[in-house]
Amino acid sequence: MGRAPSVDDAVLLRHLTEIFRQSGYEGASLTALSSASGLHRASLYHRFPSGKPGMAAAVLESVEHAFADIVAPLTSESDPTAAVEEMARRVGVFYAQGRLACVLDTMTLRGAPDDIRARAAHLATSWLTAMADVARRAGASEEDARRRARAALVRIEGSLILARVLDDPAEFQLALAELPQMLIRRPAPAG
Amino acid sequence: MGRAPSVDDAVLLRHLTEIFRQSGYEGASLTALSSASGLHRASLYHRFPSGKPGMAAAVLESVEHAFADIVAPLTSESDPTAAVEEMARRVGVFYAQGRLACVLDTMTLRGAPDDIRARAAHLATSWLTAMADVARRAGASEEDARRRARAALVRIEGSLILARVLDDPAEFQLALAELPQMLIRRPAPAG
DNA sequence: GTCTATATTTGGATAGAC
DNA sequence: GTCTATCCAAATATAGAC
Repeated sequence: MGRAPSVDDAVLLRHLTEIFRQSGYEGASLTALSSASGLHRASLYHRFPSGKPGMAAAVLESVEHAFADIVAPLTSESDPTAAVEEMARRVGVFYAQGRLACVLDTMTLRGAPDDIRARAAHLATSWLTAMADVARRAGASEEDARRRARAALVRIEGSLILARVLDDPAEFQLALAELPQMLIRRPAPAG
Repeated sequence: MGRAPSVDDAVLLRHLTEIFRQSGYEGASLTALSSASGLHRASLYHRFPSGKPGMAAAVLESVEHAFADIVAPLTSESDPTAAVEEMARRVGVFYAQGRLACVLDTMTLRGAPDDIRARAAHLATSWLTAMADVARRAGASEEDARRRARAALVRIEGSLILARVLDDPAEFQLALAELPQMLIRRPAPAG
């Protein structure tokens, strides 16, 4: 067996993800990916023989894994409200409380390869399904559950943009705080 | 006086805007800007001596004008609900019913010049103020009006991302349809 | 004002030494 | 597995003819 990698696969992916999610596919230059990861460009090509498209695909795959963990509480936690609260907490960590952009946003701009766009669409659909499932489990109808899930994703993505544009994560934090009531039917007002 | 421009300033800006909003600042190559506008690269430098940064600045300035028109009904139309409905209609046109991205999103990614980001922040703030004004005029408190305006912008931006990622403008169209009730207090339920 | 031609830099990618 | 060196294409930008 050959020499051990100087940078762990998982760590490398984290660094590459950081660049792709902030700059988009076209904006992520090999130079930026190189300096963020600490590997020279040629070394990146050794780890990803298919080049930048391969790096982007690996990044999206790692983000898929990250999201599997983010939505895991939705099925493992029996109380729907507690489940959504835990998901919201993990979403906050993933987006650095609103300081990092979403790959669904930045990696679907013009210039991104089709397979990247397809992966992004699949990722969004999976997330929507997971959120709709917990809403249905909490008593929402099929149609209402899907509507709530879409509203939640719209709000997360939109609040991330506001956070970036206004350089203020407040709207994103508010979105996270209100995720439970967006997905789970509020109890009927007393009186 | 010299030769007349082969492409009108306003038309030129429209073409440049199309590229920047779809590809972002870094992704908008001179070649793409050239072929979209019908002018060769050197001609673009004649019209914009400061190059790509100047083009991007001019694009954002033209978008500012476009938004001045989009929000105009909020002050010119006396009925708040009708005002928001007309704004929603114009927003739909500007975003081609959800098929075009928002410059607030794409032109604020890493790589964009600081003055572009500053202009984007100013544009977002102006829009928020205009929407909050109409909400307040319809009876909302200062705090509630601002909250509603932010929710409306979050929803527009988020639904545009969903439209792009899922390749389905439905969520954006729904957002537009519900803008009036998001900004204007719903009448108390009868009974 | 627009064009062709060109300079210069950056980006993506490969070869081969260690 | 990582590095230096290099190649080629694309991107930004300029010069000068028309």
